[in-house]
Amino acid sequence: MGRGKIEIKRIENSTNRQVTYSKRRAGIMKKAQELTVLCDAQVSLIMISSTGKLFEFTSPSTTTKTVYDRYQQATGFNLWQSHYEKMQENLNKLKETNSKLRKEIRQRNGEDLNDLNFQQLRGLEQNMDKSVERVRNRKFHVIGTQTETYKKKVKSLEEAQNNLLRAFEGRDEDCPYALVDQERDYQSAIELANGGSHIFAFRLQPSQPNLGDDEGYASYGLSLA
Amino acid sequence: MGRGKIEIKRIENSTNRQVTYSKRRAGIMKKAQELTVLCDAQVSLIMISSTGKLFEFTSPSTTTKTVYDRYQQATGFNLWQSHYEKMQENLNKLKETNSKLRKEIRQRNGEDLNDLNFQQLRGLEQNMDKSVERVRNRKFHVIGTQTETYKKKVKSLEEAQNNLLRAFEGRDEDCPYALVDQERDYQSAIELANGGSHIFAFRLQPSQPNLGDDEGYASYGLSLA
DNA sequence: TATTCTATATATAACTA
DNA sequence: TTAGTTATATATAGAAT
Repeated sequence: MGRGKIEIKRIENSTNRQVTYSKRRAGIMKKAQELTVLCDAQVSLIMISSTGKLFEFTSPSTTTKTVYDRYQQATGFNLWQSHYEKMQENLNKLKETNSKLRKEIRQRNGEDLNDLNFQQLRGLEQNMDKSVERVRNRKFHVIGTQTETYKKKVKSLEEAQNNLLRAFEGRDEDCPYALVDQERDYQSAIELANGGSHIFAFRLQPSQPNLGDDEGYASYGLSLA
Repeated sequence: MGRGKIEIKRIENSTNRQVTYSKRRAGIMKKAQELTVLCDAQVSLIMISSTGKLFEFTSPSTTTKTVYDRYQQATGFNLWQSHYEKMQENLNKLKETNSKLRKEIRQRNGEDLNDLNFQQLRGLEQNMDKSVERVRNRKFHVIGTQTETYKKKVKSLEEAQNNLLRAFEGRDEDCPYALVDQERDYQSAIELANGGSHIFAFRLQPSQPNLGDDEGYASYGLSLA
């Protein structure tokens, strides 16, 4: 191959190794190309140098993926199998968990109870009693907080109203006929404060079809007044 | 390359093409091997003949998969991307669903209620009330069914007992002292039928720590008597 | 580093058996 | 078919650039 027979072993001088790599890489690429054309073959050649650089040749008649699919088919070894399997396993676990969760929800919804024995049913019932109690408490807490908020709003509205009223009263001394208008304004403002809040309260459940028992609601309305 | 310059184009004679393929295949394999050793490179060479036969060379320092991973990394084109992406998408959807289901369960357990407004809380409460009612009904149904079963068992036990008693009574005419024993046996048999069933009843909930209200239980005990 | 230059080693097309 | 021979074309090591 050159000036004197060479033995095939790692070239220790890195410069020489790099030069040889360039030359031989070109040579083998050419060979691959010739093989492709002369013999009608499909060739995939990938070379990675020790520095990590990658060169490849693929016959124009094919693609890297096609060659690899054939490779997997021929060797019977799916290179991505293990990766796939892990993902699939994960997927299955999630599906299983999912279905368990759904079943738990159905049972907590009073459906799909056939698998449960008396003891389990009692446990579930007690658990649900406790849970519904928690929800009820939270509901009251929420409505209580809201009530406080609206109370404060009404107070501040009333205060503003009073200030306004006092301002008008001061003006009365100059204009005695203004009082009627003021009083009408004051009344409608109060109505707005109360009525407005009530309107809001009723709109809290705009799409609730069955208003049935309204105790939470009623107490909200009362505490506003 | 041989006796006369050859031009690189498909060898039409299939025999010659096949011969050339064999020789050149060996040649390029050798080159790949030499490149691997001399230059410390990682080479993957796959050749598929026009007849579909596959030959490969892979540097001993690597595997086909490693080379391919690097290839994909270098080209930025993941051959399996679309497949992976679908799986990953699926996985993420499942995870999301899962987390929603868990949240629903927590809420149905009276936890994690902060996100719910008054209206939602009322809906949840009503739903849970209905659900717990269904569970309760199922519980009664299950215990009712069990009760029926035990009733029948007791009846058949009693019948067997009566038959036995009658048989003993027939024997009395020959042996007047046997009656005492019989009566004692009869009593303990009745006790066994009731008591045994009660024992079973109490064992229905062996690990239930809080027996609290026992109305389902009590009615079972009563209907046995 | 990468290319070019050459002397030589290799590869291989055509031939042979 | 496959394997060995041989004349030549190619590839390439080492040196120079």
